[in-house]
Amino acid sequence: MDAELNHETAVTKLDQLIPQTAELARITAIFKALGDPTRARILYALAVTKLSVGELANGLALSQSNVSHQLTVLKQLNLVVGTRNGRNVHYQLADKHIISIFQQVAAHAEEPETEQEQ
Amino acid sequence: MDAELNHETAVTKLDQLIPQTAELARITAIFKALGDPTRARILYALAVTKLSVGELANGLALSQSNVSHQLTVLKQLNLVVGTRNGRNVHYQLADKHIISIFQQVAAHAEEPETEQEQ
DNA sequence: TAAACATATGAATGCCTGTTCATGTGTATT
DNA sequence: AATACACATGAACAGGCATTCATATGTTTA
Repeated sequence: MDAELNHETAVTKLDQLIPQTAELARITAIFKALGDPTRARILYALAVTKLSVGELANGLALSQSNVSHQLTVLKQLNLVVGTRNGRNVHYQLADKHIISIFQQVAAHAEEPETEQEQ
Repeated sequence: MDAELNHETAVTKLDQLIPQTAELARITAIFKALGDPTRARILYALAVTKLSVGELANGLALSQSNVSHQLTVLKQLNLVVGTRNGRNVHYQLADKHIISIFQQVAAHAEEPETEQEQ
């Protein structure tokens, strides 16, 4: 993306060419959240339709407590949003392009039968 | 992406509408790998230029052993590729759009000062 | 207000994982 | 062949984390 940098100068200033601790922490926190199968399933489910905690627990065969805990994590990272409707709380994806992130990673996840890059 | 599904039918068949265990495991494994700051830094560095293990360890202030271990993880997920040049092994990103995945997630990571979705 | 329902929260536990230390394997140099 | 250099690998330890269990908070209905 940036102008080409010759190898030598790049090597000596590597640490300055990549995100600093704070930003890196925010980015990796999101990846870490998506790296858990339970949370990933929850997000996939919410990509289908808006769902309550109970519907998630029921539909994904998870304990209510577990779902609630994971939703707390996803909420803190602004990946999902919950709104109360009576006794229920309906959760939805905070942002649609969370799905596209999954799609991109899913592309990588495909078993690369015989693949080569030059 | 799919045709709209009414809420009720979606809820009852939730588990069939999301990736199965095997594919899910592959996807989350990648996210988990990107969820570690050390591995993320390595990938960011390799996005700048091709680097040897020593250059990575030196430039990122990490132990040689640590770098090597993390590269093993990234290698197994086909995120990086290493090729031997004499005593050195030069690593590079296996695929360029790893960067774009980071960029998308980085967008989410931005501190949302005052943001609202309808 | 009491009871039932839905969700959230806290503590506890067992597993997973990142890092280090020590050492092994591979390659070049003398 | 011996030494030095670059990288890989295995064991071990510590901290983190996902899940469960128990219980609290919030909301509706009778």
